Amino acid sequence: MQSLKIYNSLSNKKEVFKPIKDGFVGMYVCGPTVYSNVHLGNVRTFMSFDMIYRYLLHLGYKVRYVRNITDAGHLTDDDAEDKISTKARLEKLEPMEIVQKYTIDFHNILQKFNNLPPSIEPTATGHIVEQIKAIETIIENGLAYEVNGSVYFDVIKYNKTENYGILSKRKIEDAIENTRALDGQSDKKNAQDFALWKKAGPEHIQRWDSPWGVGFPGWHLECTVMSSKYLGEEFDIHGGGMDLKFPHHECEIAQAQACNHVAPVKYWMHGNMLTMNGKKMSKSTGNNILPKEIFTGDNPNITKAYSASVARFFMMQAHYRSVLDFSNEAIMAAEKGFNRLMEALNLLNKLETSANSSFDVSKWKQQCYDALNDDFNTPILIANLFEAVKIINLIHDHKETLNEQDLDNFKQAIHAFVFDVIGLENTSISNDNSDKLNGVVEILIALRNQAREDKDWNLSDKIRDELIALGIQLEDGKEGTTFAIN
RNA sequence: GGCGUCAUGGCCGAGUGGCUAGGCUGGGCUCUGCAAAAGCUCCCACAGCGGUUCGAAUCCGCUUGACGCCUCCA
Repeated sequence: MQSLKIYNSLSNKKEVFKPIKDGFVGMYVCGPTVYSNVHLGNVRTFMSFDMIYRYLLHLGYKVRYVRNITDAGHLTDDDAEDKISTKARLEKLEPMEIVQKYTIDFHNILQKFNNLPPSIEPTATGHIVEQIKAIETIIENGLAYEVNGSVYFDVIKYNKTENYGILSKRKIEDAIENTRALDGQSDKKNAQDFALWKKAGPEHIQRWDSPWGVGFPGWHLECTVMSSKYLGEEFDIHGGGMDLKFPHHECEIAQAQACNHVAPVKYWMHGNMLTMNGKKMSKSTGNNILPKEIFTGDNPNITKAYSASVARFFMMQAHYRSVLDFSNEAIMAAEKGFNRLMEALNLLNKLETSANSSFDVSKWKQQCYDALNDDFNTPILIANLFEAVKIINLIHDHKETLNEQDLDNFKQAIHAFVFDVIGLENTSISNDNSDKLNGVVEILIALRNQAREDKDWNLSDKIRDELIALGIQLEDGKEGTTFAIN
């Protein structure tokens, strides 16, 4: 088996990946809060972890991939209404209608981007009982306190024996010194404390009974509870966006330690942000682009529509831990590269074999694995794929050769990397189109070829130009004319 | 203000103490009736200033700039 290295946010180092249980991987990724449509930035994170999931599967691991849906509203600030309630009021819907609507949107969009579904997709509201139980345990362990029907985690006390800041590399002392002057309405003992349970005011729509009265759970708790329920108190990989590192993931560690007295996660992984105009995409600031706008081209930041696969390819050209800036120019360049890759893949199926091989497939293949094994370096993998594109074209021109066994190996590897691991879909070219359309175009090609033989350039150019206007590109090659549909 | 990350050729975007990333664009060539498409090929960059080193874009320091987190956020 290949030796995989993963960058662990806990140590800030690349570490050799060794699962807790041989051959099995438990992976938890923080899912979305479903109060609005997912934007492209959200999609990037889930796509990154989809690639990671796919590669682990490709390596032969049995992976349990858990990704939650946050369907309980959380506070925007200390005494305001939560986001799901706000949205419910605005759209005149039940909170659970909001949740349902945007959960479906989330699933649809991720499916369009060819993301595999997780093994388990638990919801926060489906685990209220477990959350209450966890709070009771934390109180029993002396690390939480109740005030006025709300329960808070005692960060200062926790930090005396444990390290609050172990993940984000913050020092709690700094945090205390730099606390902004708050309004003073909070029930918390310290500003650093965070809510495990929050009392629900009369206007609060989502509410549950608890030992502390009617309320709702704190945001960080659901992930602690659901990850340990489905993956155990200690599991291999926990992922999420960089912006969740603090406070969310830091709090998860603290809660898990307070409940189970163990560090919950062996490898913490954080995907970086997708920016637009140099700034983070964000639901709250409005600096974002929706997937459906990518598909239709209906957004001021782009000049045309792009397919989901092109967007996926665009993102896979950057490393998941790097900031990636979205622009029309960048995705347009990606589209051209993507099309070239797909053209070569189509050509791959038509290659002829030779007695000998002039190209070392095994070496090339290992280079691809080396890239992925180095913390899932998809940009390097893609660079290698373009090396393969070149080889494919040269074989087609009889300037390189592969024997039958090597060609099989080559095909298999390319398909595995392109489709299984990176998760692209071949949306291009004529094989997808109906026989009838193919037949019609073949007739036109034959007519044009006759016109060309007759040197009737007016007619032959007219056929060519009118087809291109429809998005059908005729390609004159040595072995006759073929066509591609854009 | 605190903590952290990053600064690469026209654009996007990898990487390494000494040997070509890759994509897009642009130049050249092949193919073509002309084109287009496609293919081949060329274009050697690493913010600034110091330092370590035989050698640094890659390590260290400072400066400048950008971004992220510190408040819901993927």
